[in-house]
Amino acid sequence: MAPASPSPARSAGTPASERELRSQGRRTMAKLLDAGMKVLAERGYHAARVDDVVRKARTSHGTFYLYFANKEDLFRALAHECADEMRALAAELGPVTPDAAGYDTVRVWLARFMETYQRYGAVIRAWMEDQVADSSLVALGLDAFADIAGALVDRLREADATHFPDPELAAAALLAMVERLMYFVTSRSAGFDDDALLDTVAGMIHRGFFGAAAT
Amino acid sequence: MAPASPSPARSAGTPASERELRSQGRRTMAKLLDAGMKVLAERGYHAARVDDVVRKARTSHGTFYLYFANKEDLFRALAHECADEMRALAAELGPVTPDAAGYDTVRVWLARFMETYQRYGAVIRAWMEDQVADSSLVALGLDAFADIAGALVDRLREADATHFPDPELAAAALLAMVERLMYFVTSRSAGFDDDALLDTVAGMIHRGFFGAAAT
Amino acid sequence: MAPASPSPARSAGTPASERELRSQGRRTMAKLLDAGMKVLAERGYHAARVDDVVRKARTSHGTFYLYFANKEDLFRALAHECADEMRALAAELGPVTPDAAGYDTVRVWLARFMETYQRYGAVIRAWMEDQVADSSLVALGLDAFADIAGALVDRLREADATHFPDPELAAAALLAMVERLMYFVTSRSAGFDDDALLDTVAGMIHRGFFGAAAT
Amino acid sequence: MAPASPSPARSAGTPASERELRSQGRRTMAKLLDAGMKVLAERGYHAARVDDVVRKARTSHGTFYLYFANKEDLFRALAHECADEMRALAAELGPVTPDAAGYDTVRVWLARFMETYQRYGAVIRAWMEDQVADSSLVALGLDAFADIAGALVDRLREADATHFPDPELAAAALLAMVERLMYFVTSRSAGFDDDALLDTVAGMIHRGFFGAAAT
DNA sequence: GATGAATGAGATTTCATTCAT
DNA sequence: TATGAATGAAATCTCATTCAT
Repeated sequence: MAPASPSPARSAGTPASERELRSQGRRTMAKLLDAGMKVLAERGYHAARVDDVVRKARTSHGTFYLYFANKEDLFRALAHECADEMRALAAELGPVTPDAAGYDTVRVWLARFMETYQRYGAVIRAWMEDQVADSSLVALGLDAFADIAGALVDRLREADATHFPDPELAAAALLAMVERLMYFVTSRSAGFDDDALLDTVAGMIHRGFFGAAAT
Repeated sequence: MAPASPSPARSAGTPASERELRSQGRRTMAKLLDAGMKVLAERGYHAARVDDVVRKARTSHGTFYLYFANKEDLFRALAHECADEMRALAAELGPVTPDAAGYDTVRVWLARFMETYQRYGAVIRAWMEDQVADSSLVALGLDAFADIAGALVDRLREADATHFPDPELAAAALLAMVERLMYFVTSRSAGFDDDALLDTVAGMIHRGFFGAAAT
Repeated sequence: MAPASPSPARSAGTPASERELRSQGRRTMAKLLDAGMKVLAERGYHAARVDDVVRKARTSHGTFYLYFANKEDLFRALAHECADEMRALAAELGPVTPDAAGYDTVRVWLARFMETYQRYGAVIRAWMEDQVADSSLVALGLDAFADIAGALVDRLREADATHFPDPELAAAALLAMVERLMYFVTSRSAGFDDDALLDTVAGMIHRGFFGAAAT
Repeated sequence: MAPASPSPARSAGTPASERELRSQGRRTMAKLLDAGMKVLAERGYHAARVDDVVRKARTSHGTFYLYFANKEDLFRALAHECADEMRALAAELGPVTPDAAGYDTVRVWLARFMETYQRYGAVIRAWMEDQVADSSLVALGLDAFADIAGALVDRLREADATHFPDPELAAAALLAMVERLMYFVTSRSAGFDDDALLDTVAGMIHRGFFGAAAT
């Protein structure tokens, strides 16, 4: 459940970034980031209140501002974590062959996407819904998406998926579809069985987008 | 004391559609709905302020509450408008044949979807992001989506699109994809040419989902 | 139920008082006064809204301001009606003899008080609770009460009710007691039977305050 | 994540008595209750504004809502204080003998009543005027009154006050009278000397209600 | 005479942020 | 480091009063 990359909470807000944190401080910061992510997921970007975060982290308002300059600063930190994850994700997608191995590639990658979405879905949605004020953060999100879309374009080109004449658009469509499906699956735990769904969607993508014959 | 008049005549002060409106009143209500839709689109559900709406509608706070009980009531009205549109949309999708006529069917329907999205996209997103408190409204949104998904399932079944073994999931994926693409196209005026995009996406769907050969 | 005095709505607000009213106008004004009294009774002076009044009178805000300068103006009119009634009440209390005739006197007068309270209780309470801003109206209320208290003092003196050495205070106490009892009886329809209660209270007063032996 | 601490610790942001208060917090809460009581006394239940309360307490709107969920919540707190006082009052009334000791009993009790009224009169009136929305609060008030009335009935029965055949009604009348008199004395500083008034009223009650001979 | 519509000042309530301990 | 308390700007909502038809 914890992402692979150790996420060292890089530029995590003026107050905290100006000091070196000891182990207790790091623990508190982690609690806040964690709580922030949960609140974001539960209430969305605009409805998330600092009070929710500190309550969930079992700490106080005062403490929050010891680690983050303001509410947006917390989001910034989460967004950077998320962008790292997504860049890693983009790098992980290998060539998609038309055979069973290609299917597996898609299947594995999709599972990784889902894992990431489970933790960072709320950030991703905030980006997608364009509700972030800070333009440098918007750019961060766009870049992260462009990375993945680029990887998909490369793989589609390699696969010579001829029945989609415009690989850029096909990649965008594929990404759009996957993002929304993951959203439904993770947010509304819609009774779907995760594994079965991954099977089916991987198949759909393998055949429908990469042009493989039935597995 | 005046037993003659039998009508309830709840009169002004009562919020919404509980009273009869004259032409001026209807005009004002329309202005508010219009402004509400725009503000929702610009700022999203949670960030939308009544102040924005009344400023855009060139009227006063007091007037707003003459027509709507509160902010959510305005959203409710817009949601009902939108649900009507979506039900209509579901009804409009005819059989998708593998020939050029089938492509046209998809193309035309997609254009209608886009039109609807241009007006009601913000409501649709509020629904999708599940940030609406009122559960009856959430249900309204789910029903509207289920209608469209159902229509898609029917068409996929007819078309005997064998390379997607699970039509329900395929329909959901298709809808997810279309919704997100429309979102990108309409919200971020992303430099795409609308017509060209419709052409390409219609083709993608026709071939990729309905299994038609290249047009 | 309609008070004896014809209550010609004397200084009933600038707008209306500046014009002669025809029969329709008089009817509308009566409707508003009536509704005003009811709303005052139901919600109290401060919580009474113009909207309640016009709704109850089945008329419009515009019409209200055709007859009254403002909300307080309506209260002024009602207060004058009430003051008239109370002055009349003060004049009606005859000598209280220690015999059955004296009991009857008290009983009849109490019934009249109750009748008045049924219509004007809310005004009386607004006066008592000192929530009226307009000082001339406060004075009106004080005068009305002083009238009744004065009449009671006279009757107590006549009756030579020696076990109350201070007739002024005894009169005040008597009035206080009667007012509150009437309040309970009329507002919370407290299951008491009106007639029985009048019997008992009249007896209590006759013996307890006027010193009569048991009837 | 921090499983050690078992306490709920709902922390700041939660309105009223749901969190533990430190000495400063308790002081502020007391200031607000005090100010609330004063404003209630000055302006009455409906006209009391939060703004008045916080101005009088020399604090801010934000602070108010740190301690009370809303205006009614403040009233609720005051009402509970008052109900406690009144129950205590009911318990304090001992047997009323016909001699000088009985007079003293009445006199002392009356003085206590007056003290209570000086602090809680406004709450008592809000109850009496039945303008409170919350029905559980109304019940609280009715119970408190019933307690006192019950105590009075007991004492009247003991005293065998035969010239009042209905002790329940006599108790109600007595309570009504005392409440109103206290109201006049405490609200309109009506030039009466408190001590003199207590003397006289105690005498009136002792003789008039409990049937004692002249002291 | 009568009415529906509009207005804006004022009241309540929320919440990000700062402060003192 | 941590925290409870305080703050005030901004948002929501109400309602007496005015206006145009």
